Amino acid sequence: MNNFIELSNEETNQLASSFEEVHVKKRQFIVQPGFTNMHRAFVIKGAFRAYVITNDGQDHTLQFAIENWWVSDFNSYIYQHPATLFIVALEDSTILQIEYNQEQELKKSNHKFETFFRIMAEKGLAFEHRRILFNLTNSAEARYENFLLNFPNFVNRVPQYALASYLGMTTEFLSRIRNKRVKKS
Amino acid sequence: MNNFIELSNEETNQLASSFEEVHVKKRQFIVQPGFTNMHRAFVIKGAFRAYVITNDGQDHTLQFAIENWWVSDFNSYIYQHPATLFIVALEDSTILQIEYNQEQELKKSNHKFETFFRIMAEKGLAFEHRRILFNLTNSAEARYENFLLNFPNFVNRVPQYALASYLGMTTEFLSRIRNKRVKKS
DNA sequence: CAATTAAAATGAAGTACATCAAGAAAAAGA
DNA sequence: TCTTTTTCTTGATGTACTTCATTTTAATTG
Repeated sequence: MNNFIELSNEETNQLASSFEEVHVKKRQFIVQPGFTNMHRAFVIKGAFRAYVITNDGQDHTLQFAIENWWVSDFNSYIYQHPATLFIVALEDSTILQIEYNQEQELKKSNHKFETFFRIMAEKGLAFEHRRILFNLTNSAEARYENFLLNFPNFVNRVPQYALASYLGMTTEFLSRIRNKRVKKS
Repeated sequence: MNNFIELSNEETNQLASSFEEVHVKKRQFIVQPGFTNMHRAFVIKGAFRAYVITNDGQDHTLQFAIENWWVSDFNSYIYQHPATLFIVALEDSTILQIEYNQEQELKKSNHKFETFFRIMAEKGLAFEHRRILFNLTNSAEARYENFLLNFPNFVNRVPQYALASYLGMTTEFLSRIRNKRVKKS
């Protein structure tokens, strides 16, 4: 957090006491459709996947999160209405979570915290802009190559079918792309 | 702006004086690749399109903006590095624009302004999350139907090829979707 | 309003991907 | 360590969408 704003000791304590450490077992859900997402989570250990299941049973991944990433059903969280996403732990994990109302308090009480969350939202938005453009302009294979390049840490920690659904293709097709690559090299 | 925060007269004046009214002719660019996007623009009249052109000459639309929408190359603006997008006026238009440094000043000087830009970024991020999920989970035809439903005001004001490239399909394919619809009804 | 240019429509052919089905490999649980 | 479940692989087939080429329609400009 000190990358974005500089905090006094007192502020650091205030912040720390707003977050709660929670342990989550593999395959456990921290968000489910129908329930409002009451917390924003920061991953300090482990990995998560945020995804939807459509009416016809298809599974699509919106986001992965490993150490030092935030994860939530952001629409559910900021509007405080029922979630549409599942968020599940891919490994035994530990998160720091802040409750919605506490976050509002923090932001209201101190300009610095407001700034922090503003910057975080802006960076998130810029990131998603890049993602949308990349998805519009590239083939399935190029999207995979790009993911390898930009997120090498994620690749070995997320199941292939989940990565495929994040990249907008089927697990079968991603399998073929991968095997083609292996043979090439 | 008063939807998000409540401003005193003085604050309203401060805000107003930070923005500059600019008239833009149809086909005129307000952002071009290679140049840093120095302003964030709020459309008070007219329409804009933000798009990239890839190496192979293909054109992909990231965003449209009409009255009451903001538009910028957000990555270029917040990081103050060269733009990758073109932003062009689709009609003779009028915008209110704020310069990057002025925006920083506003946010620094007054917690309320910080809050305003934080909320705007959050809503933008939530919007893009919905968009990404929708694009992942729906066919070309469903994406078009959804656009009609959610953005009826845009449909008649943006060229078909631009809408097609926003929705991730070719202009020919969108043409076929539209004509199929017409015949049905 | 005539001439030019840009945008949209339409047909025919091609391709990047999905779907389905079955088996192999890997991971989880007992 | 054996069994069960989950994930990945591979082939065959199908389809949603693209590409290319041409004509029609609409918008822009002199």
